[in-house]
Amino acid sequence: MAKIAPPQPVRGTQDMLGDFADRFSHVVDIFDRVRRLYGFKRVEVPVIEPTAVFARSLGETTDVVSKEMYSFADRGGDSITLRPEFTAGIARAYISNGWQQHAPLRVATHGALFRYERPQKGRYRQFHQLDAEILGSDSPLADVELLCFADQLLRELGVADGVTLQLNTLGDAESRDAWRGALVAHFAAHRGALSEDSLTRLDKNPMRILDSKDPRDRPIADAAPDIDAFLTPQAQDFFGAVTAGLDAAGVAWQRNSRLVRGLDYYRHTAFEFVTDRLGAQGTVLGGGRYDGLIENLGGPPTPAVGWAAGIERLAMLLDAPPPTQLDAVIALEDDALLGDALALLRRLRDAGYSADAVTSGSPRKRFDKAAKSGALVLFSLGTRDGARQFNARHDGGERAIGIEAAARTAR
RNA sequence: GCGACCAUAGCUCAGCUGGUUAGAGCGCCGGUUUGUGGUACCGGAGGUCGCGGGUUCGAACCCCGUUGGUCGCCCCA
Repeated sequence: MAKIAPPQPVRGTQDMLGDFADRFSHVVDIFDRVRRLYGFKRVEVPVIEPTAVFARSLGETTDVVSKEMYSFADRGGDSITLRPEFTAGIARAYISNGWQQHAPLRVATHGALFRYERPQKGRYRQFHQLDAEILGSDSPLADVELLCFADQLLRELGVADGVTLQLNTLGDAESRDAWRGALVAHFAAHRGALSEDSLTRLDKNPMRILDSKDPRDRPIADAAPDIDAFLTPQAQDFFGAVTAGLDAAGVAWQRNSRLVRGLDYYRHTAFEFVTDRLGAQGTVLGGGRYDGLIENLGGPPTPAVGWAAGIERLAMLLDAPPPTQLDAVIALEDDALLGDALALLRRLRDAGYSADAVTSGSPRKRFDKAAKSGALVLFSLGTRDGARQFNARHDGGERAIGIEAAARTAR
């Protein structure tokens, strides 16, 4: 019989088991706990949206929209897209459900996102993010709260040491447009010296030239005008209030006037928490203010701020979590006593202890296997000289004594 | 989308300038230490050398293609 070729996983997807899966869920657990401390409500939005939701909010010319989306026509002929990010879908939900009645609304979510990219370290086609948004607040305090939340999350995950907060402002629409105009003029004047990549950026996303890594671009980018000269007084005040708030709250930050965002909807505050421990994908958490987005999508004018963080990237930074400790293990040395073993397992688990039994392999090796499991208490269940033998071995610790007691009292 | 490197047992890997039946450790299965014992020892199963083609008397090894992985570019969290 011909053996069929086993299916391969879709490129850029990953199966997780054991250590990495534990780290992944640890990140999510901590996020869920910290999010409550800041009063963020859990929100769930669909994995699929009409393509227009993303095309109109992220910007038609961005790479994400123009070449990285998983879009398809459904059976009714509508263009549907697997979400490449959270913000646009949450903005859409805000409009669809009239959530302005709850403004200012603090929401948090996490889940899978999809981008058709070349996989590499910290970058997958199906990847996962944490996400936090405050919708309907134009206060710089909202930005500060969100950054405090992010900062505490990273501290509680134990990764804050290698990570720095880089902060910039893109100004309000007026400031941003003026600055953008000046940048285009500056770069156009040096067109001949720019890298090929930057020449296409000049048309599509000129601000992106600022953080180019190409050595040919660096001198030109470094000589480019700063946003500061173009900030309106209101934009300046806003940024000042954000930085003052961070200082008061004790959140360390660095001004990076070259930090820009790839998506079109950002205004005012832009930030990234960056590490050098992840190679090329060094941004672990990033976001900013997107005051114009909801109105762009046809909703009421609504100021908003948010961030997202890569769960895989955070999980990679985590120290290896301690192996999950099994409370009790049973070495079943005589199959005739299987019923006793099953009853004992049930008693232990009912009492709140994790338990497992070794019931396969040569009878003599079951004890060794059980011993290797590292459980706090090792029960052996066998028959010797026709009599049932039941023993417990443990290190005498408090929990171990409780486990043994639970096994014996319930008999 | 572009570039570099990689693909051998369930896992981690070795395999010389191309040369008999492709190896190790771990894991798995069985056995010995006739035993209250996390030890040690013996044995066994398990491989179309990612896939397809080519060169050669002969290919895991060289060439081409393909798929996947890794790391950069790009993009982004």
